[in-house]
Amino acid sequence: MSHLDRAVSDATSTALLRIQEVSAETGLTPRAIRYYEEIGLLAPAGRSGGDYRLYDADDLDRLRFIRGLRDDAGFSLSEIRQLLEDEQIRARNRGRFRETRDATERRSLVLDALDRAGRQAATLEGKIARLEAMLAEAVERRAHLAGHLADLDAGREPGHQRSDTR
Amino acid sequence: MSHLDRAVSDATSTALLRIQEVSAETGLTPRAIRYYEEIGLLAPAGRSGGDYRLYDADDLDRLRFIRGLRDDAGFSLSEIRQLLEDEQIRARNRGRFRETRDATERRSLVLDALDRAGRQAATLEGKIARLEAMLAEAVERRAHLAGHLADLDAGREPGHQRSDTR
DNA sequence: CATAACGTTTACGCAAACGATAAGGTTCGA
DNA sequence: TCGAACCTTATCGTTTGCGTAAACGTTATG
Repeated sequence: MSHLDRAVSDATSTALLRIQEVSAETGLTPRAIRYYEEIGLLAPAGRSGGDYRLYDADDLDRLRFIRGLRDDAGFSLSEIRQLLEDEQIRARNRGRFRETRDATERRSLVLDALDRAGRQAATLEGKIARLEAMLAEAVERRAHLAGHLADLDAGREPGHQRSDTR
Repeated sequence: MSHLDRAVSDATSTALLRIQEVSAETGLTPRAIRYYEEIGLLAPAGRSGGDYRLYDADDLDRLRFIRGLRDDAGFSLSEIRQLLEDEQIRARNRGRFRETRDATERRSLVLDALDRAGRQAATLEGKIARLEAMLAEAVERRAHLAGHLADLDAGREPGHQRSDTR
């Protein structure tokens, strides 16, 4: 073994981070990160000799994904776990698919995947539809107000429009 | 005829409902409805002689709106309260606007409303963007799988496609 | 090698959003 | 007028999603 043995093990920069660095990187608190592990949302890539949690780039992606779902989409952690588990089941099924030659099993695996994808899409579409309705209202209101403002600045009287625009 | 029959009192359909009927109508439990009142999300239209809560059509709309935001959009109740309060502030400001002739005050009222609408729109757009990205993935997956299935049913071999599609 | 900075597990605490009784009053048809 | 079904307030319990110490090991640095 050479004196360079602590160099990067391969070209893909396997930089393992400790929990506080991960915290800074993802915007999640260490407590939250440990909690997510506790409820099975992720497992750190490894542990140090002193049992420190060590995270790799994939873990960071996963945590950022979780945070996005939580903050931006408003999913509960159990919903997020469902999504992540679905993802894993898909991965496993792909593996099983490649390992079998049986046409019937292959078909059922694909059908299962189709079902999952379909239901996920429906769920998301429902959420999106609701949000877009609200957005449309906000945008319309903004446009209406902008017109109003222009009227004011032009010294016009803004009471003559029959549009109530709620 | 049972005592459950609620005769319509007059032509303007002032049908006031009691909490359990509202529950059936909105899908919210009586406990949740009372809780929403407790934290200031709505006030029932009135009370009966025996202090029963009585709800009108507007209350139902409001409750359905709340449920939509909670379930579909994943908003917290405090966020929902913000949205509802914003709505009321807008209503009040419209009143103030009509009551004043002062151009400066009018301008500031419109600017305030514009600001609110803009920030609301931005919030919603962020959520929608995140959800649409996820939806796009699900849809793409579904299409890929459907093609796969067609291959299988046609007896073709589905290993020659170089598209990995994650 | 001392020590500060960081990590570990364990455990209790807390706000949000209700669910589940309890103890009692109201409505209304029979 | 009576009882079943409904309502009221009040209180306690539960789950989720972490915050916050306590008591103790690990790592990096002068």
